[in-house]
Amino acid sequence: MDNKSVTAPDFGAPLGATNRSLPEQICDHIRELIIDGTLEPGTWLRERDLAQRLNVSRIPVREALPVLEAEGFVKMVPRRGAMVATLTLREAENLYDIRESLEVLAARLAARQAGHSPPAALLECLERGRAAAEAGDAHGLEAANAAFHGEILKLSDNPLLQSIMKPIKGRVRWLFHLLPSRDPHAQLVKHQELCDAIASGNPDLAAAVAYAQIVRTRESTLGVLRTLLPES
Amino acid sequence: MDNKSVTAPDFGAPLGATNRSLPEQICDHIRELIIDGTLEPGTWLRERDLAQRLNVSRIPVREALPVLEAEGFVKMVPRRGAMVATLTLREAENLYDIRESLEVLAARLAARQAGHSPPAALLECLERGRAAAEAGDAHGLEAANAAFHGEILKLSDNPLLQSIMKPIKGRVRWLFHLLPSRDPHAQLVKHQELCDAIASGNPDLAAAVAYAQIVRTRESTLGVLRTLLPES
DNA sequence: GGGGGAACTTTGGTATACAGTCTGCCGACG
DNA sequence: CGTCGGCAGACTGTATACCAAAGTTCCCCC
Repeated sequence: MDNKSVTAPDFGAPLGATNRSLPEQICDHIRELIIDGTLEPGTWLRERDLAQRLNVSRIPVREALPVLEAEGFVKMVPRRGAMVATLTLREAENLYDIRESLEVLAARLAARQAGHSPPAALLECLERGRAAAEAGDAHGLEAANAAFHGEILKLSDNPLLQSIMKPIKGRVRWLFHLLPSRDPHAQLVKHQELCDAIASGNPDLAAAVAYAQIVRTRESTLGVLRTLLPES
Repeated sequence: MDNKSVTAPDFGAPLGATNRSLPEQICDHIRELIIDGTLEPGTWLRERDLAQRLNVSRIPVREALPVLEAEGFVKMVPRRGAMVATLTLREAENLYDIRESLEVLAARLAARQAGHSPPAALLECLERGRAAAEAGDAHGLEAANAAFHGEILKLSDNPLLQSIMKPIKGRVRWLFHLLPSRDPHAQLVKHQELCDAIASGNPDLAAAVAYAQIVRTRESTLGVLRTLLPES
């Protein structure tokens, strides 16, 4: 595994697209279709159908579906197959309970680490978000926001936390896609605030800011969702 | 039938017929072998080998291994297969960071629910643990403790939290199997304390008690592990 | 009109085959 | 003596074909 080269040159992109396994690609593809609403809740996902459509065999599909179930996007019924899951109000509340714990933890750990290395990547995401917001690029803003939270996670330096948060973030995106688009400016202000708290290197402060922000969006978000989602 | 492998760990009975799905059984089986140390870190798990040993085909094995990877028991290397993961001190610390968040959340939610229905199941687990401890039945005590935490989770009434905690609990068990056996009486006292706090119906109290307990065991546990595990 | 059952559909699981790729070894060449 | 190149083996990744069990649908017969 040692890199014998004295100077470690930039080897460029890590062969991204071609290297990813088929099940992984299938999984990502279907997940996006679910999140953006193309596949509506209740839709049956049949292995042979998917395999044919995606031009692969059943095996990779069979491996992708359980992953999506573990992430909560799909519900598998024994001997019936997989159905696109239905988000309920109860689940949205459960999701917020988890976020109130884990995103606060992420902010706390990130602040702890930020003392050693100032979070330049965070500022960069913030800047990208600002640019996208001014350009009215909703998609770009969402990407920048996702990158921002991803950077916090990366900064927290806890791979286990990252792996747990991955499906959570997917479900949060799914939820937000149901909502009318939110105020870009308010999001930027919030992220700026959180970024500052983390950069301060004070874990308790960062945690408090993160907590306050999630509680605040929880109230407004669930208020809207109450009119959109089934109770349970 | 011919097993030429030089080192051949005992894989036990060949998967009795139950109603649970084959991948699930395989997953549980291998997980137990890893947790109890039969399969040592670094061991290669080859699909064909496992399939032959467990008397199933490759497909269910292929579906079980990614689950074990997601749970952190196994590391999959592309085109090489799966290797039993190595617990590191870093990972143990990461695990405790997560537990400090999520088990506290579980206790808080359980206390919130306990107001409506008194946690009889918790008391019953406690009693079972006490009986096992007096009988000197270490295995029974561990089962009772696991059941106790399972009941808290069930009480918290958040399926998402339960699904997240499942792999965490597995890893905690793995960790504890590396340690010299702990004082049964101290465990019982701790659980009694937590049970009381939850039964009080005061979420903040339950959370505080849970937090204090985890921090306390964190210190002692990591202290021992520092002498047993590789740094990272 | 309702009940029973046959045909169809779909997953769960098995067996087999083949290509790509990683490893390890061995031998040749500088 | 060391290093490079190639060869062989091993193992996964994926495809294909097949069978059994179970659920669904729908039609026929009472």
